[in-house]
Amino acid sequence: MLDASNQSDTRERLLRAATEVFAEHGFEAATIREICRRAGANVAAVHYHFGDKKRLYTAIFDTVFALLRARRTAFLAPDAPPEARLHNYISALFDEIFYCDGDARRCTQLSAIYLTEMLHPTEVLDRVAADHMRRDAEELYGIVGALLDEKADSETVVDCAASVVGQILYYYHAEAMISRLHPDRPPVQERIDELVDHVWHFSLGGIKQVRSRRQANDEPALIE
Amino acid sequence: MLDASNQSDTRERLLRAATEVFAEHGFEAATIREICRRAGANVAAVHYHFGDKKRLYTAIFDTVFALLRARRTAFLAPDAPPEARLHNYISALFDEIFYCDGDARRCTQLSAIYLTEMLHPTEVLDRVAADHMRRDAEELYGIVGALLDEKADSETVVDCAASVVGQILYYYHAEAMISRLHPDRPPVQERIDELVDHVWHFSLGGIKQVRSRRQANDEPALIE
DNA sequence: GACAAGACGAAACAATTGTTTTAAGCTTGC
DNA sequence: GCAAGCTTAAAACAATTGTTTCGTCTTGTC
Repeated sequence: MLDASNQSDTRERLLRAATEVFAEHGFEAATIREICRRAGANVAAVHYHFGDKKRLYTAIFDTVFALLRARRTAFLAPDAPPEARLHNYISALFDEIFYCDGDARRCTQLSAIYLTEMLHPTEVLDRVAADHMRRDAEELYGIVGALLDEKADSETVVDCAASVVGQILYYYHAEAMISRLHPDRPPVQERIDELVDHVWHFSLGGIKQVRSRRQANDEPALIE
Repeated sequence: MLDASNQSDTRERLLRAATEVFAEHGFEAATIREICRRAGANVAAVHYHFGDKKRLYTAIFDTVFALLRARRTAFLAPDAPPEARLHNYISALFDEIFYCDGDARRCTQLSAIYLTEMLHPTEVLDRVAADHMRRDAEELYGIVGALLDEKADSETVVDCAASVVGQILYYYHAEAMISRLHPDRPPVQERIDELVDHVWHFSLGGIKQVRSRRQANDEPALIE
């Protein structure tokens, strides 16, 4: 209203509202009118500030990627014990997806956007993969590779890394089913620390098992 | 055209086309016109045979649930070794989601529908949970409980079961990201057997680790 | 062959969507 | 005070959506 920074006031409100709505409904199901309603802006504001719906969508990633990178808990040094690095990695990923407070909320919403987009990808997902995911993957491959005593790009490493990440993403993608099968249990947000420890122990045991299987080639070791 | 079974010919084609389109786009993004185009029917046919879009959607579950139940690989007997029961369970779930051939295609598409719906649930998901998921969950809890030597409804059992299922669902929910990070690797459908074995070994090791941690209470066992 | 009932197709309906136009408001610099 | 330029608001636009109406066709029965 009064200050010169007003220049981007509605633009900023639009970005925040758009992040919310896109996170809740996905790109196609989200409507410009809903976004503008939450932003307290006119429908024409989207065209004025961003051009069209798709460019508003991509603009979100421009502004929030930097925020997400900055907030991301720094990975532990490569010379730290791989078990500790794994615990740190699992905790960081849980936080990125579920920790929902203050400014971190937009990161959580951004995570929701690309986690949703993974089911119906657009070209934006290519940027997410290249700019954001690849580095995370390399870090995890390094950790798992150290635990397996293997090269970081072997198939075994990639499969074990998938087993780790899959356990975490499950609590996001299957939340609706979990709450229906266990309506009594507290939501994920309230047991993050507990879940981090569980996934950590489970993954360490899994990796250990895979490693011993690789060494003494095939020997289920547990079956009878 | 000629025979009396024509009575439900377009109705059946509509159901098949609708399963396809809903699986690809989700409920909201799917359009009646696209469904009718693939079914070779007029847009009014949906209203005539089902009433409206939502009842067409729910009708899919009526017809395909039976098919899915029938096709589902029978679980092993409760007195079989829990390791073998776990392998069987993992293999059955992978098949349900990824095995895509002949009549099983509709099952795969139905899985795609409710896996997509888990992100934006409607009342249909309540039926999926009650009619389909609960039995699967109980089976897995029994297996994991036997491996852990715990009651089947303990929190530890549920968390370990989540770790098993999460590894499998990951290959569905994160497929778009996997193919971007590893464009060279073959698709999931071509390495199901391999993945079943990996998830099996990884899970056995994870469960073993969690069990030993539960017995000698906290003792990371692998860290330094 | 006439008729009733079920099934289908063409067209239009109302509502919603993304987008655009047009004009008004506001701030800034002179 | 006032024109210039950036920003906003109201209204309409074209396209698409789910839905409905109405007429036509086929089919089976007398």
